[in-house]
Amino acid sequence: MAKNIKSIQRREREREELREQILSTAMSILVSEGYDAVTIRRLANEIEYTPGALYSYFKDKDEIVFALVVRAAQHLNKVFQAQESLPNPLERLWAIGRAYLKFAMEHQEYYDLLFIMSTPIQKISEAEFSEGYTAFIILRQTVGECMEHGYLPRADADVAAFALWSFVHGSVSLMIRKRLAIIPEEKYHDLLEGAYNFLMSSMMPRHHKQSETTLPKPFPKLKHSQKSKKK
Amino acid sequence: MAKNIKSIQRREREREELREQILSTAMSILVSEGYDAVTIRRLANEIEYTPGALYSYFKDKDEIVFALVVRAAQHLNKVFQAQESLPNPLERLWAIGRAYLKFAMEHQEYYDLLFIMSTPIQKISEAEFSEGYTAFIILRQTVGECMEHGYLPRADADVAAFALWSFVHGSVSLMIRKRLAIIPEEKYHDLLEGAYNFLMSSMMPRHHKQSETTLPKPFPKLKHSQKSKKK
DNA sequence: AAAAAAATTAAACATTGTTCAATAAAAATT
DNA sequence: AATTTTTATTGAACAATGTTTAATTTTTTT
Repeated sequence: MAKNIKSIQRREREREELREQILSTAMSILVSEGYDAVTIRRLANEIEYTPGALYSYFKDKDEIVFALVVRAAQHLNKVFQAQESLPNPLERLWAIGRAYLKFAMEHQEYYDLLFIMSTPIQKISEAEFSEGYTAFIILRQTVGECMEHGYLPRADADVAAFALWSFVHGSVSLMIRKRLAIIPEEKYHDLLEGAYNFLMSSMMPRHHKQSETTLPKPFPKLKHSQKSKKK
Repeated sequence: MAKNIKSIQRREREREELREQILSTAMSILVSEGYDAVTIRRLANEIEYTPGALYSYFKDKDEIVFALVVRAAQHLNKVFQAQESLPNPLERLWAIGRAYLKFAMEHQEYYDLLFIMSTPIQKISEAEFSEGYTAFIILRQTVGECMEHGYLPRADADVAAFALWSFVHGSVSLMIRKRLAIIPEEKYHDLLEGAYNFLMSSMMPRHHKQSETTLPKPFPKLKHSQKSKKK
């Protein structure tokens, strides 16, 4: 008898399910216990297989982590796309920035993975990673429209988008990686809020600030602050 | 006979010398081969001791790494202090920002250690780390003076300094941690230069740009880009 | 010269990610 | 239905990491 297609399909489906289970387990551990807890043996335990088994589902750990990065990126993209309905580009720019800050502070582990950690970086540059560009493209588009409307000085859209991205990324990076010991932690929320308004208003002096209801207040407590080996 | 003070002094001096040798070796490996190459066994090899011996000079690896962080901070502080002679606060602000970018791109390993990596973070928050504040204090002071002269909108100096720091930190972080795959690498220098001018000029529209001779061009090649386990 | 103190080593431990021959399970073939 | 082939999984090992500790060597003091 020739190959049983039904069997093959079922096998592939089951493989896909296990792959998914590995990833969702990894996501769950990442969020609840931090990156250092996401270990091959730990994952194997949780899915009730042996460590070696994972290697028939993923080439190596980086491939697992990269899959998490993709998910984090998709998450962020949804957040960004939700702002695209705003017709006024200036409003949209403010909203995008706030959404970015909110995403970063509410999902610090994803954010870290996505924009700070170096582990899965080879893949990011090598493999196609279109998910990683979506948010930037939306930002650049919005920045361009702001220029057309005179809300921002005319300049290369890549450059201006990079400048604004750098600012929000810098803010949350310094917080997530705890480089603000000089400032008392209870001021962090006002600091982020204040810096955002200050910089954005300074750049666009003609135009009023947006409502301030978007940012979560207070920020979620920073978790697993003990020993982290993230580089 | 009572304790031989000369001997004790010599011993302490020799201990201090070996400590210093460990740190300078670590610095050298860090710069030439990247953080992942800075390993206890590697250090032991280079100073021709056994791995365990290092533990009578440093409590653990974090203590070594933290010592490197302190040195990196001192390096940055010197760079900042060199700008303090500029009498005009606006000029000083521009100069400080450029010096920061230059430091980051010319000493990416130090920068990473100082502001991105999470390894020695416990110490940074726990121990006194006055070296870590100096640069920020200079920035804040300059920002304050800029406000007094009307170069910047009046606001909380902490907030404004944090905003500007966030921007430059974000820029170099995205580069160092390679999150700009969407942009061709040969544009990086212009991107950094352009974003800096764009943002700074936008915030201070009345005032002209500074000379552009400070930033190195082109940036040093990114090293050891293979597999890095930095988190 | 002997005793005490300090420094260093050697060897182990626990934890990582990873590989691979052996085995078990499932599917295809006769 | 029994056998062969293919696939999946295990178990055990490997190399590399940081770290600890008893034993040993070296240095200092008595």
